[in-house]
This record gives sequence, C-alpha cells and structure tokens, in this order.
Amino acid sequence: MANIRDVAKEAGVSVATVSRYLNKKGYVGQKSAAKIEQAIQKLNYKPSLVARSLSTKQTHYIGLIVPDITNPFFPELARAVEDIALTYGYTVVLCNSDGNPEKELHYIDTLQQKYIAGFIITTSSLDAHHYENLTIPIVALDRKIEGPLPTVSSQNKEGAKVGTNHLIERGCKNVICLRGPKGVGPADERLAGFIEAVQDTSIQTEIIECSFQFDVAERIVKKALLGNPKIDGIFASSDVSAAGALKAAHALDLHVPNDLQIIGFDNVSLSEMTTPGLTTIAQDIYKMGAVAARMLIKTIENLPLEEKKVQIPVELIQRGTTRSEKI
Amino acid sequence: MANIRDVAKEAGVSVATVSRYLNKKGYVGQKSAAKIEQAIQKLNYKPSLVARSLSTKQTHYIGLIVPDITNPFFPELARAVEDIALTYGYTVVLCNSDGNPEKELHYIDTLQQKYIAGFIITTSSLDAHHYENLTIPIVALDRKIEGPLPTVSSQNKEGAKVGTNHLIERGCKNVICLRGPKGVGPADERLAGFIEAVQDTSIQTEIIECSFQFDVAERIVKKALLGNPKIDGIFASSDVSAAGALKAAHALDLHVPNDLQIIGFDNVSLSEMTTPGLTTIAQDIYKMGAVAARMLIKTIENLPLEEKKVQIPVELIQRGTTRSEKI
DNA sequence: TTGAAAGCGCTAACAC
DNA sequence: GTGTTAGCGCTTTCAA
Repeated sequence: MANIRDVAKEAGVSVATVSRYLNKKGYVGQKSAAKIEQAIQKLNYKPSLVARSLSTKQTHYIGLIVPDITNPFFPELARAVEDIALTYGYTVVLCNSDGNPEKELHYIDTLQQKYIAGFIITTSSLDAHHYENLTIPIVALDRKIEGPLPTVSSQNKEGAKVGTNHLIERGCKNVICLRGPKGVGPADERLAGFIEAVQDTSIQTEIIECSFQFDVAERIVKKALLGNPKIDGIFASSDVSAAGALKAAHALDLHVPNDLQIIGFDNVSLSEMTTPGLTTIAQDIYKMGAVAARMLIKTIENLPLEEKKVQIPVELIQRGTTRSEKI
Repeated sequence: MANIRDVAKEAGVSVATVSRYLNKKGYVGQKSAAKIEQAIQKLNYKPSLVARSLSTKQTHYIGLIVPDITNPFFPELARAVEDIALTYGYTVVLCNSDGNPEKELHYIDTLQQKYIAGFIITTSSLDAHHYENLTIPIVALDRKIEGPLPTVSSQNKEGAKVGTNHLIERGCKNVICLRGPKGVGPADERLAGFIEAVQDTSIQTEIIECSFQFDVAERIVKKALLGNPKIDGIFASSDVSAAGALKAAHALDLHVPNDLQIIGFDNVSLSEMTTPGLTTIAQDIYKMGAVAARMLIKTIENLPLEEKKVQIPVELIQRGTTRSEKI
C-alpha cells in the first residue's frame, strides 16, 4: 500500500502539501493539486485512517449500544442509524449490552481506547452521571436520561393513552395492562399513559409486569385469562408481548377481537404478520434512529443542535386485534 | 489521558519495558512488573489502541456484512457473531449491503483503510475473485463462495428434502415451492432439495420465485391459491415467506393445516409467533454465526483451521402448519 | 503557496 | 532483563 510519502514523491511535492490537498485545508496551488491527483490515481493511494486518527484523536466510528439486537425493535433502529452514518462517512459498531451495566461499561471503555467518536445509547443501565462524565458525545435513544444529554424518544405516554382509549371506546370493561419491565423508561411512561386513560372510568384493570419476550408474555397472559375469564381487553406495551397475548388467546380458543381485544405498541414488522394483524401504536422507529444518528454526528462535528430533546409522534394503526367500530 | 511514556516515567522504567509488560512479550522482571502495574493503576492508564494499530497494522474490528439487518434471520446471526467477538476481544462493525455490490465494495474499501481485521460476509453480490484478491481474512456465512474461502453454511438441500417429504408424507398432492431469489446460494440449494424430493413422485408442483419478504410472499401466494384451488401444500424457502403464505391462507379462509399445509425454513423466532406456529426446517442460526466468528478470528490470528468448509445440520421442527400425523 | 520537522502513542529490533 | 530508538502514516505548526 502506497503511503502519503510515496504520493508526495511521485507528485514532486511535500507530504504537507499532499495532506492539505487531501483535507482541503490551507492553500494548494493548481499545478500541485493536479500532480497530486495524478499521483493518487497512479498509486491507487488510500489514506490510512488509523494514522489519521492517531494524529487527530478522532475516528469515524460510532457505537450503537442496544440491549439485544435480537429484539425486533432494534434491527429497525440499527438500520436507520447505519444508513445515516453511512451517508456522513461513519460506520457503526454494534454492542449488545443485555441491559448489563458491566457489559455496557466494558464497551464504553474499550471503544474509547479506540477513539470512538460517539455513542448512541438505547439503554440506561448506568446512572446518568456515568454518561455525563464521559468526554465523548452521546445521545440517548428511546430512553430518557435526565440531564443535559441529547435525547430522542417517542410519545410513549400519549400513545398509551390513545391506545387504551381505543380499547375503551370499543367496549372493553376488564382490561389488563401488560407493562414492560419496571425502571425501563418507555415501559414506565406507557404505564403512566394507561393509568391516566383508565382513571375516572369504571373499567376494571389489572397491571402485570411482563418482559418484552414473546414466550413469557404468552405464558403470563394465558394464566391471567384463565384466572379471570371476564378480561376483554389487553393493552400490551410492545408488539412482541401483544403477539404473545394473541397466541395465548388462540390457545384458549378466544376469538380476537370479538371475545378479547388486544393492542400493541411499536409497529414492528411482526405486527402485520400475525393473524389477525396487531392493532398497535406505531412508533416511527426508522425516524427515531435517523434523528438520533444525525444529532450524534452533529455534536461530534461541533455543529449546533436545534433541539436537544426531540419527541417523535406516534400514531394508532388499526389492524385486526380490535373491533373496527366503536361501540 | 496518560500515555505509555507517563507510565514508564512513573514506574522508573523504559517504555519498551512497559510495552513488553502490556503485551506479555519478552522478559520483564518481577520488580519492574510490580512497579509498572502500580503506575498503571495510579494513572488509570489505558493503552491507545489506535496507536497500537498503527504499529501493528492490525485492529480488533471485524466487519459483518449482511444484506439487511431488518430481515429476521440476520439479527440472530449478528448476535452470535458479536458474542463470540466479544469473548475474543473483537468488536463488530455492522454493514448493510442491501445486496448492492457497490455498497459492499465501499465497505470493504473504507474498512480496509481502517485496518479492519477481517470480514464475515453473508452475501455474495461480488464475484468470488473479488474476495480472493483481498489480503485480509474473510469467511463466507450462509453463502457458498466457490474457491478456497472458509465457509459455513447449513444443509440447505438436505433440509429442503426433509421438509418436502414431510409435506408428501402428510398427503399433499399439489404443492407449490416458494423459492427464494435466483442466484442466492441457499435459495438455489433449497430449490434443488425440493426438486429432488418431488421427482419420481406423482405430486403436482409449481415453482414460484419469491423474495424473502412477508408482503410479497403474501401477495404471491394469495394469487396462486386463487388461481389453483387444488393446492394443498407450500414449501417456503424461508419462515418469513411461510408466514406470508399463512396469512394469505387465512385471508382466503383456508384452514391450516387441514386444507393447506405449510412448511418454512430457518426457525427464526417469528415461526413460533404465528398461529398456528410454523412447522419449519430449523437452522442453528446462532451456531452458524458463532462458528463463522471463531473461524474468522482463528484465521486472523494465524491459527490453523480444522475445516475450511463447515456445514451445520438442520432439523425439522413440527409446529402447527402441518398435520401431526402421517397419512 | 509550500516544505521541514515535530508530534500522535505504540511496537520491536537491536544493543547492552 | 532492560533501554534506545527508529519506525507506523498521518496532521500541523512554523518558517520560508
């Protein structure tokens, strides 16, 4: 591989001039530029990004920390982040934290040793001050971290209210809320929305904690349904749990939506694959990822951020797990 | 941030000794080691991996090129790769190629400028010789690339045969094969398996090309079913297309598995989320990713490979889209 | 507009 | 066992 010195020699100029040319910084004469360009072509020269990084102490890597890429929500996010990163010349490093603070810390540590440019964090196993003490840019995605960190999230509470009302309007009297894990921001917010929607009504409710996993949702819902046959509505705080609930209903020969109505949250692609398709509160997952990526890159490049806290709107998408008509 | 010179000074030794200590290479006396260790603690020293890379021309990054992380097969793969990478001290760079040769080439190019250690490639938009000309290690995953490249794949053909026979044994007389895109290795192999299973039988068959996308599978199958009401079996070459087929069947009020039996391929988590759950040919996706990652890391580290071409066994998993009993 | 040269922080050959 | 020192390939001051 040719290096900058080879190019300089070939072009008959100094390495400094080549460097300036490469970075479009400082003056480079017409003739020099032309000769350098030629030399680059001839030698098929590609700058060593590692050497550059050593000088500048900057890379074009961004770290994406997710709990588990296997959870259908995150691939769509990752896709968006990667797309945007690519257009700005960054590449993304994938980190599965499993919600484990040590793993997360490990990644943050070792990637900093590699001069990673910044992180997008979709999990907050660590305390806020951990992040604030870092010297490199971070944006929090789908997890509100209090403090000054830039943040992008969805209208979780609002969405949950809309979803719950949708159930109520369609005649549900006994609804269970499959809340996500305690302490997980969006899960807490969605629960809050559910509660707001349901208070001051005569609806019977039950709140059950349930991880965002299909099989545990299925199991829990089956048990709940068996325990209380009057249940006629389920507000699930993710599509995966909604799908689990749907499966449980089928196993018990309940007709959805006639006997039981279900609403999910997220609008991951799974939600149209079930039969019937899941009515759900759609997040614009791609947009969330894209916005977060742009915010991160801006702060890496010291550009001003219009907003530090952005909320992406949600929208109800009606499919087959709720009745088509209000009652 | 402290650097190696600071540590050397603090410990009263030379940088070379510190370097030897760090890399456990060459001799370092007991006392020196102790002093160095102390200095490292005191200064909270972390070596700059970038500087190290510039010297060694090696990083601990591995690139994972997938067509689209959003396709449910790949997150599981990515997860496995990442897990293994982590245990060996590597981190993974995620690249979505969209099956686009230019994008793939772009990644390969720019990541080489970053001294990436190797690639796992789950797509072969490029000609085999493209890869062979590269100087850095590559392993092909789920895509056979002819030539000397290390490769891990599934028993696609065998699996397809088993799956098709499963359908035949359960009485299917008119089966359509939803083959994946032409030219995609596993899709071609699965088709070959289907054909082998079906030849010399009196089964009526139809082969339809269909991308691995839910909605196109749904559309295609609906049309096929409408066009030929005698169809009683579908061999889908991925779970996603099987799910699409199932949805189409439901839309036409066909009972699965009584009127129509469906079998998928992959055993992604989606396959247990539909109702009924998909009977499918299970690949051990995690294992595929893990084996590929280990192979890559071995070749990066110049360790010998026991096998250059490994095939992971598949296994039929019966769920609800085929009849429980043979006929 | 250009070049010389001093870093960036580490590794490794070589000498002691 | 340990230290000196010349790279690795680039950026960036400073002087010309």
